[in-house]
Amino acid sequence: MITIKEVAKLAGVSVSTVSRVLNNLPDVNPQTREAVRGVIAATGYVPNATARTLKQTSTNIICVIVKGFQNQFFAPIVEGIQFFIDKTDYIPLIHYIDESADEVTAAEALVAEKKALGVIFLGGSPSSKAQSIARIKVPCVLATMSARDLASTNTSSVCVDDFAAAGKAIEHLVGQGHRDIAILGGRRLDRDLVWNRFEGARQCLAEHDLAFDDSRYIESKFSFEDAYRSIAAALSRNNKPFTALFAMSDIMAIGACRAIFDHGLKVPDDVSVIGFDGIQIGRYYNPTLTSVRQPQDEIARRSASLIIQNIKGINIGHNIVLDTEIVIGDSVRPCF
Amino acid sequence: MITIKEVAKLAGVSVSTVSRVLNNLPDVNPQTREAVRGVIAATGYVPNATARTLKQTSTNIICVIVKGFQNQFFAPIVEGIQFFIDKTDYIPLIHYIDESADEVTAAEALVAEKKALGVIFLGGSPSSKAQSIARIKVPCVLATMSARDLASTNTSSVCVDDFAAAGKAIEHLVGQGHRDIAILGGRRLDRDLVWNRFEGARQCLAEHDLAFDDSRYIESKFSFEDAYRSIAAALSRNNKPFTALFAMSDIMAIGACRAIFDHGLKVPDDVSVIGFDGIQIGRYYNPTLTSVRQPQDEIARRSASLIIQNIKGINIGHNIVLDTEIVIGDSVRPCF
DNA sequence: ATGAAAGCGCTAACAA
DNA sequence: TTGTTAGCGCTTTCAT
Repeated sequence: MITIKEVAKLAGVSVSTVSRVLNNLPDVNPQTREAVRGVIAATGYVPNATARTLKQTSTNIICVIVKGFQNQFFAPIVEGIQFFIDKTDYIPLIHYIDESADEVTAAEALVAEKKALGVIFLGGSPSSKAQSIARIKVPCVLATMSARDLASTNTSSVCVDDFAAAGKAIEHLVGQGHRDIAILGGRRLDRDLVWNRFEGARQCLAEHDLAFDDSRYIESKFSFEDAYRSIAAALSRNNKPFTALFAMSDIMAIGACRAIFDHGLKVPDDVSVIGFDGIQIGRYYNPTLTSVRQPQDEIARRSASLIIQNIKGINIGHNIVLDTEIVIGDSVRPCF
Repeated sequence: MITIKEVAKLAGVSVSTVSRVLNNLPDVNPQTREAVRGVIAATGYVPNATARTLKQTSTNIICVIVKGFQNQFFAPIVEGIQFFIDKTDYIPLIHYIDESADEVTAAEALVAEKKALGVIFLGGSPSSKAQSIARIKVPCVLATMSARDLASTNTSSVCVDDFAAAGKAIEHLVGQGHRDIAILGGRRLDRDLVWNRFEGARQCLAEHDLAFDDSRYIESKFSFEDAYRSIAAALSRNNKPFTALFAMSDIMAIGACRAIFDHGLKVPDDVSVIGFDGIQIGRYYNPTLTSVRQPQDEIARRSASLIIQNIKGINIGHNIVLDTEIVIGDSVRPCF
């Protein structure tokens, strides 16, 4: 491996001069600079980032911690965050971790080692971070989760109002005449997005004088196969227990649709389905999926800009709430 | 930040003793070991991986370079590779890069800095690596691409026979009576998987005395929207130019289906569609997608085991070719 | 404008 | 069994 030492020797200068050229510092004679650049080009020398990080007291790195490799909702947001950070002087460092790993511990290590200036979190629940996130000594932004209920003073967030968004979904179904509405979601833990979406849906139903019978809550993980199994089980218990279904993610909605088809029913003719997230596949599904869209691009843009502001000491602790909108597909039809 | 020095001081030993405890080396007095462990636990000390890497002359790291953040076909393979490597003494280091970035350069940097012992590549084309991959001085495995045509001596591969697999797809369509078959694929570059799949399809058609008219080759990128646009354009030029379509990926197949629906036609009633890859969404799509399945789990398992063998000096240059199988869905129907 | 030299936190001979 | 010490490749004062 070729090092800065050898470059220095070949260029007939000292390592510090090479370092100056490498880091575009002033106070280098233009001719010396060119000579060093020539050697670098000729040798194909690339500075060792590990050594550099070890020595450096500060960097321009912003960490992005993504929980889960296969999340179709996060993927465009991650790309967007990278895109927006790339346009600044900061450097995004994207780190994927296992669904079961602890994101705060991962962030802590990255901040210590890479001297990151800030961290953006995607995935996991805010409540799971409640205690631990205070351990991180740089600003944090929770993307797609609210930091409002966190005591931590270094944490901001960019998310939608899950409560209101779920209300919109129910409003849409009720507006089409549906009264027998089931909900497909995850485990209802307090302060969780599942909890908020559930409460938003329940209270919206209540406002329409529709009491929600808890037997209509169908629990499943956020995956195709789990949603499929849960809906298949629900249908086999009771052939057609509802005219409409609100699924807490598009992935779940699609799993549910398949279960409905396999049960010999049709979407939307027999059962209307509304999803959540507004991921790309929904526009290509058959029928096209009606969904509550979260503005992925804006979440990315605002998360990137908020963490940079926080790093500069501005807007720390800000909780940005973005609007959702219903994407109209063919998976919901009137029921009168 | 707490360092090994402070731990040593607190434990009343030297840094080397702490280092020994950290690395579970023998030759440490059990009592000393416990004392050091106590200090580590009490202080919450975590060794700095950057410093460790800088110093270490060798590691157990295997790099996995994935091109593209949103690839639904790669995602389960990446997870699988991580899973299999995790069961060994080696450590997977997964690194996602941009579609437009150069994977070999990224690998080179990682090998130099992290002292990785081997690299697994997902994505990009073998031809683009042909010259450059020789720069990497550790064993490489191309997952889902063949290294057969590469001159490089340090490169193995795990993939399917694209030529034969495409033949299977066509065979399936022809077996159902289709004779007017279009192909939806990428740009046909030599030695590329697109080229192989195209040639496999063309020659299979020829064996059935069906000449392939090149106007039936519909070119598009491997994305929903591009496939949609290409098929929509093809249909609007000529209402129903084919009875069956072979798409070179399931993503493309789904984009194509949506275009067919939006044109007022049905799948499979008006047009049969067969995809490639066998990704999860295909089983939940409507209609369920018939596809040539690549065995993702086996690709992952064999890639992991092959790179480890190569690191040990075994089976270097091996090119493993796995079988594909047709997954029968509802997107193809007989045409007689 | 340039160089010498002191580390960043850690590992690994080598000594003791 | 433990400690001392010399770096890994780089940045960054401090001199010159």
